[in-house]
Amino acid sequence: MERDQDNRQRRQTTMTDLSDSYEPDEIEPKWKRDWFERNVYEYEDSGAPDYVIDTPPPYPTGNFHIGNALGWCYQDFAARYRRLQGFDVSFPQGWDCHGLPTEVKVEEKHGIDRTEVSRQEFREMCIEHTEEQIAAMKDTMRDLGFSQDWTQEYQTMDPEYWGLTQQSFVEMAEDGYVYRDEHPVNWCPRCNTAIADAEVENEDRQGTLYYLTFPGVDGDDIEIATTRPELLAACVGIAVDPDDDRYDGRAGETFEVPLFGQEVTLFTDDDVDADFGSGAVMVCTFGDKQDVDWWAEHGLDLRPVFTEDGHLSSLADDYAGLTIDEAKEEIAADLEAEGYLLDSEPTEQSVGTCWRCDTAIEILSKEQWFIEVDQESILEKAQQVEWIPEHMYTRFEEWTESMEWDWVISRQREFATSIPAWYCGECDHVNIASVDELPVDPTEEDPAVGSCPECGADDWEGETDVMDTWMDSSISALYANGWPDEAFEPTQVREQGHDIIRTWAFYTVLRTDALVDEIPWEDALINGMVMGDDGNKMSKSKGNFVQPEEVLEEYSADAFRQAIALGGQPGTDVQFQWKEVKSASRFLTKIWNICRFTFSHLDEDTPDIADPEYREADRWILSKADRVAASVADAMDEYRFDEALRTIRDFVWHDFADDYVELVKGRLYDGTPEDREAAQHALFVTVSASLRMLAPFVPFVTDELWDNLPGAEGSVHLTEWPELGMVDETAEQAGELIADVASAVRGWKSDRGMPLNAELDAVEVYPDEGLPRQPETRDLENTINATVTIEEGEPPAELEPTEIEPDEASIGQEFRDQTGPVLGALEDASPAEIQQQLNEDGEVELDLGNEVVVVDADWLSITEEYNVDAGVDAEVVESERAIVLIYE
RNA sequence: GGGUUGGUGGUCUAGCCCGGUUAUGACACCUCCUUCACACGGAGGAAGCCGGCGGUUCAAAUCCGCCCCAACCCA
Repeated sequence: MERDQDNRQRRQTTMTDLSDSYEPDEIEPKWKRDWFERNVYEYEDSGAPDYVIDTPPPYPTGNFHIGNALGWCYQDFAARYRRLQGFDVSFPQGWDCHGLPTEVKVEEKHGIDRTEVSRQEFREMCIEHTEEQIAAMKDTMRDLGFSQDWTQEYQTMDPEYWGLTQQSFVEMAEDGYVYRDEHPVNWCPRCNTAIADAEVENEDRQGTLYYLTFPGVDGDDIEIATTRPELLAACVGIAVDPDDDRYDGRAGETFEVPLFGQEVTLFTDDDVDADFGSGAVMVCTFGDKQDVDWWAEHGLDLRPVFTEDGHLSSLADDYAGLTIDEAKEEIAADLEAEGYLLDSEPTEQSVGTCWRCDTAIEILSKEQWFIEVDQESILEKAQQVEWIPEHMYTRFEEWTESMEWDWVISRQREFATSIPAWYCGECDHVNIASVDELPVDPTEEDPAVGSCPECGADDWEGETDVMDTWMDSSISALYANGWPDEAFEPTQVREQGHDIIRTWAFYTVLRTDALVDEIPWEDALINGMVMGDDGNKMSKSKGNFVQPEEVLEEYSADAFRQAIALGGQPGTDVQFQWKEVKSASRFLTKIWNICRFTFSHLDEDTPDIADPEYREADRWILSKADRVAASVADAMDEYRFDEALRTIRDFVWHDFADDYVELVKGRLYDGTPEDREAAQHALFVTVSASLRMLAPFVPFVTDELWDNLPGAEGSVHLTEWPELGMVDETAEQAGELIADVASAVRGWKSDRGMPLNAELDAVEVYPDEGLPRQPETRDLENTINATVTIEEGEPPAELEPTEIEPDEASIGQEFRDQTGPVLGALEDASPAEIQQQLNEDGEVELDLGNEVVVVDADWLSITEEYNVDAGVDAEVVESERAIVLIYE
């Protein structure tokens, strides 16, 4: 008792200043500031291998949503883990600034149209707006504890960056990837710009299918079906299936297009769907991509009837100037009035729409800049990338193989990287900038070349088209690794959602291949989508929409991060669940309390204890911690964050807190100095290792605890992954036996409503076969409050075989199709009988009815249970590893 | 229409690649326990035809085929 007092006194003096309760609201902002001010995560070249993350620069919407948070959590887990593994981690953060949504927002905000101010002025407004958006998102990122190196922050709207975008364009032009041509492109009439295939989405919409008569010029009329009468003026042919009997021998006949009068010819093509409508389809320039194919293949005329802003052109005669929708209505009405309309019916149709504004796109033939898509070369590179999960490569492959057109990179917008080219006013020569004059805005400056190399004129007109923003973002991997100043090495990882494989991933592979003939990243870690708590896609109208800020408000970043990690393995969709956040939050309280207890028993000298006299329990927990560190590292290497975190949590909570800490309490409070020191040292080592393993997932709480861990210095995030070198099989067996007995006695007391520290007269332990016969018992004695004897002989109770457990793998291999009957016979036989046979003959004969088989002793294991001897005044408890006799 | 992924106690999830324990854990639920880090704790309990049907095998949640359902991607 006196010693107890002493120890408590001692605790008072060495007690650290960990507060009684875990308060994330105080801890998290504090460390957030600290990391930022000290640039804790700044990349430094120490000579160790690099781990470079090609962080996808997000679009500055101003809102860092939960889906973003998922991706950044994964990146941050990886970044923090690799730092602990000794890599020089580079985790930059960029912003993909250019683009249409910002232009639209700025127009709204200032109440202007972009054409009302100069390009320069408009761009300034966009930049200002973008900076505000970035600031908001950055706040959320920091609140969530992401460890980007903010000294490497970049914005694609900085001239320093977009100058490189231009350089990448120039280099690709020099290598022949870039060309300018008139070609059909997807055109968004609302945004007034060309867009790439990847930016077109297909939507099912309700339309009307019109059946029209085209009068034959020299023969019979023909009936065609179309959903788009407004395209009649653009009609340049009629196609039918060559196998369609209805049109046998009619190919080559000429017909007159109703209302517009141009004559078109009937031709056959395999791609016509004879079952649709009348089986005859009008070919227009252009209704859809199919039209483009037929137009090119059959050498048809070009009759562009739509204007860039979605109206009908002068080719449409009386209908010129109408919008597409107006024209559809009027033309349909006139067709009916003139007797050309035979019938109409509602129909489902798939319409290509602009992914930014949802407007139906048109196909226009325009002079545009293109980048050649070399499918084979891109796939060859993509195959060298490790896709996680693997099947995400399939998506990439399918998309790549389905590419029909080259990549249109020119956009008719303002807030974007200029295409660095000029046209000669005299001879139309196109001059592309040279690398040393970049960055350049060709609408503001003339080319360095001076006069036109073709005709000597001095009359340049700058290209007003700008580049697709993917041109900016698809060099992020190159940028992250120092291109063009340094020879490019692939970055280690790109993390992104599977929804942008066909864009971001695709363009990045394409560009890295074209520019440096390399893969952009070694690993492509693809995340799923975040679903709402009810399993549905998050949407504001469904009421299942959650913002990261709300989770921080109610719980903490450390809890949120765990919930994300445990939501599922990377690649699968993650259902956001409040209950997961809640249980994560409990774990934080638990680890806090574990440390509060542990630290109170440690002091500044603990880490320096030389040659601690470890007891078995100490060696057991240290050995276990060692193995856990190794298996967690394996999981982290494979980006299995769920498995990694589960493993650590389980170890910390159950092995360490429930079992080990309980076992050593006696020694800590009431042990010899040597015994106490050994326990203190083991506590220190285990907590230290645990905090480091947890650090990637819960960076705030671990840094706070690390800061209070005696003898620990600096940030936990700048330490090393634990490698204890303490694996010790014997100690593990003994430790597990002791923990097992302790937990059995605890359970027994609990069942009887006894306090867990209730005193017992004595406990006798009979370990199972093969377990150490001489484990140390003093920790156990303290824990269960009884004297413990490990007995070597048979317990004073009758042993009865109760169950025969056959080794099915061996018996199956031996008996093949007789396995069923053999197992059945074993089950039917009495365990005592089998036991007897084994004792006498070393094998078991079984009568299967039609034959007798012999089962080897090795194939069987017999479970025996003790019956208390009437003469023994003890309770018998069977634990997993021992028979325990309890004397009250 | 084509492709991909998934379907495991009430809910979410691990295990499946590499077939053979009593199918993992969390949350919720029930019972008991305030014992000197923690009741945001501890001890225990109930709860599963592993989507359906076939096949392979001595043996299938696991491998194969078909079907149903869901999500996503592409036509």
